[in-house]
Amino acid sequence: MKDLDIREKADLLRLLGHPTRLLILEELARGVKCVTDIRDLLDIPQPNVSQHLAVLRQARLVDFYEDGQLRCYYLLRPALVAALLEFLGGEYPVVKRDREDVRREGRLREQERGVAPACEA
Amino acid sequence: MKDLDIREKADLLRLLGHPTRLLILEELARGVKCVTDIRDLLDIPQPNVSQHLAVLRQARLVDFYEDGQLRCYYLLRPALVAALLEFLGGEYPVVKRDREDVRREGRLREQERGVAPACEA
DNA sequence: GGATCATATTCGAATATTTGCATACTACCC
DNA sequence: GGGTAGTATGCAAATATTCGAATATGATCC
Repeated sequence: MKDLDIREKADLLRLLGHPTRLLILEELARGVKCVTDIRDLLDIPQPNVSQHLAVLRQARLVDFYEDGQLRCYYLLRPALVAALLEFLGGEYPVVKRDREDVRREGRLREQERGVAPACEA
Repeated sequence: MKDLDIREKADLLRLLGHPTRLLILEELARGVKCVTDIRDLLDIPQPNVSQHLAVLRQARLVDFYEDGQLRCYYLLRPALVAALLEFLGGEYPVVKRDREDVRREGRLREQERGVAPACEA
């Protein structure tokens, strides 16, 4: 079961990992847009837009309602996209470590919680 | 410049979007591990582990120090992985909408900020 | 009916990714 | 030196993804 869960998460990340789809989601985060709007904003062929929207739809990230002959797309889970954009906008400092760092922390953890230090020969 | 930025973000998400790599990151979030540890935990061939670690290394997500003949891998940007796992663990409710919802919100926005409602014929 | 607009789908070619396998490398022990 | 443990790399096959082109659908207008 955990494996299935992991696969779902990986699938989500992989499908989010496409520049065009990210841009579409960013645009939809600004407001509802129809296919032609997106085509004009991103300047890519309409079938390509439809293809990416189909992927996002299958993943239940977007949906649409019809307004005349227009299909107005919107974020089906806006909080998900908001969290994604926040994640992508974050700053994540690099923390280099060596054997001594980990040994010290290992001792600390050991004292606190009785956990053995990792990766000892 | 913004396009480059988007491509980098997409690359990051795509490379995170692989079940094995996600599992490796989850394990490393629990503590430092060497290649053999990971091989045993995930039960996959060692060259495969090394390949995924190489991908994660190139993305500057992990690094290692040497301890004798072991290479002890750790998260190079632990806050990034923590944010990722939090994002993946979140609950994101579905919000269905129709033309009337958006029309109402459009009017609200229009009054507040003078913005025209989206997706009108 | 024919033309046009908005959108979706299908298909094929190009490309990228993933994996398994074989092998190479290095450090250590005897 | 030879053997072994830990790790990395190169390569080929299988698989998946992406894009463009062509085509299809359905609504609207003349």
